[in-house]
Amino acid sequence: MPGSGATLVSFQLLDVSYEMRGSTSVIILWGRGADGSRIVIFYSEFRPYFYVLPDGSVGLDQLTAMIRRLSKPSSPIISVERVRRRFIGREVEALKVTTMVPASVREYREAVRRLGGVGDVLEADIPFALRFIIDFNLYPMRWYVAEARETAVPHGYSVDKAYVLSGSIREDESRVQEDPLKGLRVLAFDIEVYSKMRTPDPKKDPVIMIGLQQAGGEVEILEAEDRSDRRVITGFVERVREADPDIIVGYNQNRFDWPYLVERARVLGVKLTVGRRNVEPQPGLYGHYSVSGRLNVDLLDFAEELHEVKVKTLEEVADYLGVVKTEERVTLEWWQIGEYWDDPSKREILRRYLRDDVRSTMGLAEKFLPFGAQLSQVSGLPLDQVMAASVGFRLEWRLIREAAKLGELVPNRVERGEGRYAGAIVLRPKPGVHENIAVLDFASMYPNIMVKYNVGPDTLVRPGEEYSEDEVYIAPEVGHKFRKTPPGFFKKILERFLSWRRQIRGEMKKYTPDSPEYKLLDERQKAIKLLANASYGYMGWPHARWYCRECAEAVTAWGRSIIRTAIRKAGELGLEVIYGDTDSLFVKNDPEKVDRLVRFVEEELGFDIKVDKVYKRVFFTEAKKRYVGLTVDGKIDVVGFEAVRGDWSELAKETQFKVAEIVLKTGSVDEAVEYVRGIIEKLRRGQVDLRKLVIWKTLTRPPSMYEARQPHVTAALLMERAGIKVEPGAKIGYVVTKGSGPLYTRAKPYFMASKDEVDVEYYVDKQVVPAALRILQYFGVTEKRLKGGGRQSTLLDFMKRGK
DNA sequence: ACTAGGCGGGG
DNA sequence: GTGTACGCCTAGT
Repeated sequence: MPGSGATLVSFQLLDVSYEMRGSTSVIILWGRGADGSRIVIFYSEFRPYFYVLPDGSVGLDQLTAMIRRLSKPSSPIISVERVRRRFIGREVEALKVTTMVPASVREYREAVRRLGGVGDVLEADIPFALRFIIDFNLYPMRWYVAEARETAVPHGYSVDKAYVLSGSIREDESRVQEDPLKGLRVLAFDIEVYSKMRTPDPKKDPVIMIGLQQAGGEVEILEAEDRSDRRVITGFVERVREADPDIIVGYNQNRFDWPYLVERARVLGVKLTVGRRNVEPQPGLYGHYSVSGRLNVDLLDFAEELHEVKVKTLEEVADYLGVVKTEERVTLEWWQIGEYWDDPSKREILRRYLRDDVRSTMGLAEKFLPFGAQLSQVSGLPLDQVMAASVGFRLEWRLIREAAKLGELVPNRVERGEGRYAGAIVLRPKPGVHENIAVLDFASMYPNIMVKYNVGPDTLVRPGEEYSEDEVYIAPEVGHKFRKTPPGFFKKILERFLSWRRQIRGEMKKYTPDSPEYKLLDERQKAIKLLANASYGYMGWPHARWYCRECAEAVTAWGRSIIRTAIRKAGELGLEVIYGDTDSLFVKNDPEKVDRLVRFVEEELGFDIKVDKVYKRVFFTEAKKRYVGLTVDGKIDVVGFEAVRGDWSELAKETQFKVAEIVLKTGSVDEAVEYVRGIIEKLRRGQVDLRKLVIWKTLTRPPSMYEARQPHVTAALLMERAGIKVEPGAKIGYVVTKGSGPLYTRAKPYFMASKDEVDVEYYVDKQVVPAALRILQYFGVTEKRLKGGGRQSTLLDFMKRGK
C-alpha cells in the first residue's frame, strides 16, 4: 500500500538521466503518464557502486580496510560489503564498494586497482542512469506503476508533473500488448544552410530555412530574412517547445544539424534550449547529441542497417522504402542551395525541396520507430541510444541485465588484438544465368547451434581443465570442448529468447497481417531475433565483454559441418546446388526433392530450414557474394555489385542497374546491349545531362599537400585559383574534359566545365562500358560490341552454350 | 600485397 | 558522463 501522501503513478518510461544536488545524485525518470501528462520521477536513494574481485593474496577483512582507507570526503565510501556472486561460471566472493558521487567511481576504480590483493575491479564502467534501470529491472518504452508522491515541478523542468519515488515500481502487465508509440509526440526537422560551392561554416554561413513537421501535421517552414538567421533559430526553439515532442527525428542531425545549430546559436548569442531542461543539446563522445527529456533519434542510424541500399542519402532511402519517391520530389544538389536562395524566382523550389526532405524524414520515422521502440523494450536501452549503438552493444546491455538477475558479475571490456578465425562456408557459384532457383535458409542457425551444444565462455573447457569425453560436446575441425551441463549463460538467455519469439509468433497467428496487433508483435519478434542472431558474432567481437574466440570458432565449425551434410544429402537426392553462403543454399527448385531435403535437415540434423525465396532467374559471376536475381514477384535483387558506389558517375551506376534489370526481366542480352549502345550514342551526341557525369571525391588534405597527382586534386586547385576555398573534407565534383595529357590534367570542377568540353570517350571507356561489362561480359559481350558492331544473341543462346 | 587512416550522411 | 561504431575504400609503402 502506498505510504502517506503517496499515489500509484502509471507511466511509460521514456528516458533516464541523473543530476547532482550537492553531493547527492538524483535519478530522473522521464515518462509519459497514463493521463497524457509528461512527468519526471525523482529518486535520490540510489548510490553508485562497483565490485572488487580479490586475488586471494590478502585477507578479505584486510582488503576491506584498505579500500575504506581510500575514502575521500568529496565522495565517501559508504560501504564495503562481502557478497557471493558468480564470474564466468565460477562461484566467487567479491567486495561490493558503494560511494556517493557517480563520477568518483572512475578514480576509485584506478585507486583500488593499484592495491595489493586485488584481482580485478568489475562493473565500474556502467553509466549510472543505466545502472539504475538495470537494477530496478526497468525497460524504456514499457509501462510501469510506481508508488510516488507528487511534488512541485522544480524550476527548469518543462514537464507537467513531478513525483518523488517512495516505494516500488512494477511493470504494468496490462499494457504489454499496447503500441508504445501511441500518443507519443514525434517531431521531424531539417535545416538548410547557405553555402555556395564549399562546405558551410557556421561561423559565417546562416541557417536560411528550418522545416518542422509533427506527426500527422503539415510541414512548417521558418525562413531567414536575407542572410539574417537569428529569428530562424529563436523561432525553432519556440516551435520545438510548443510542440513539446517526446521524440525528435532528423537525418544525420547528430553529425550536421545539431552541431551546426549549436555553433550557430553560440555565434549569434542565442540559447538553443530545445530540451525539457534548461540546457542545450549535449554532444556525446562519438557524435550522438542528447536533448534532455526528449529522445533524439537520427534516422540515418536505422538506414545504416539497410544493406540493400548502397548510397544512404535521405532521398535514396526514402525512395527505396517507398516513403517519398524520387520522381515525386524536388531534388537539388547541396551546391545549388545558395543559388536557389539568392534567386527569388527559385526560392519556392528550395521550399519544396526542404518540405520533401522533412516529409521523407517523417516517413522514415513512421517506418523505423516501431521497430526501434521494440528494440528498446527488448534490449533495455533508451530509444535514442539503442539505434545509435552497434548490434554488439544492443545485445551486451541485455546480457548485462541478465547477468544482474543471475548474480553473475559483468566482465570488463579489454583491448584485444583481433585474432582471425575460420568463418562460414561460401561456395563458389556456378557462373551464368540459372532459372527457377529456390533459396533455402536455415532458421537462426547459429543461435540454435549455441543452444544445442551449450556454447559459451563459461562452459568452454579451457586448457588444463579436467573433463571426461562423455560430458562434453566436441566441435568438429577445431576440437573445442563445451560441458553439456549445467546450461551456460548464453544457452539460458538464448533459450529464453527463442521461446519468447516462438510464443510471439504463435500469438501473431490470431491476427491478420495488416492489423496493428500483428505489426506490433512482428516488430517485437524481429527485435528478439536480432539479439539472438547477434550472439555468435558478439562472442567473436574483440570488444565484447563476454568475448570467446573459441566459442565463435566452434559455432562456425559446427555450421560448416551442418551445411556440408545438407549439400551431401542434396547430391544424393539429385538436387543441383548452385550456390551456398553460411546458412543458405541455392538449389534448383524441384519441389519434391526440396521437400525431402528440408525434412532431412529437420529430422536428421535437428535444425529448421525453409524456402526463403524463389528466383525466376538469377545471375552469378564467378565471384562469391555477388549476384543479381529476379524474384517470382518481379523484384530485382542486386547483391554485392560495387558500381553502386559514390565515386562512380551517376550515368555508370544507372547503366549497370538497367543492364541487370533488362537481362533478367526480358532475358535478352541484345536488348541490354542496345540499351548501353543507346546510352553511348546519347553521350556522344551531347544529350546526357552534365550532372550525371560528375565524379565526386573527398579531399583528405589541402590540395597543395598532395604528392600524387589525382583528378579531384587538380579540380580542387582550379577552384582555389578561382577564389573558392576548399578545405579537407570538401567533396570535389569534377568532370573529365578533352585534351591529350594524363587524366589528372584534364579534370575540371563540374561548374566550370561546359558540356561540349567533356571528354565523352573517357565516359564511354572508363565509366559506362566497364559498369555494363561487369554483367554483360558473362554473356560473351565484348567491349567492341558495346561500342561498335557485333552479332545478335539471346539469353537462350547463352544458356545453351553454357551447358 | 599489405597497412594505416579516413570516410560515411548532411549543406 | 561509472562511456561509445564499423566496414569499406584509398593512399602510401
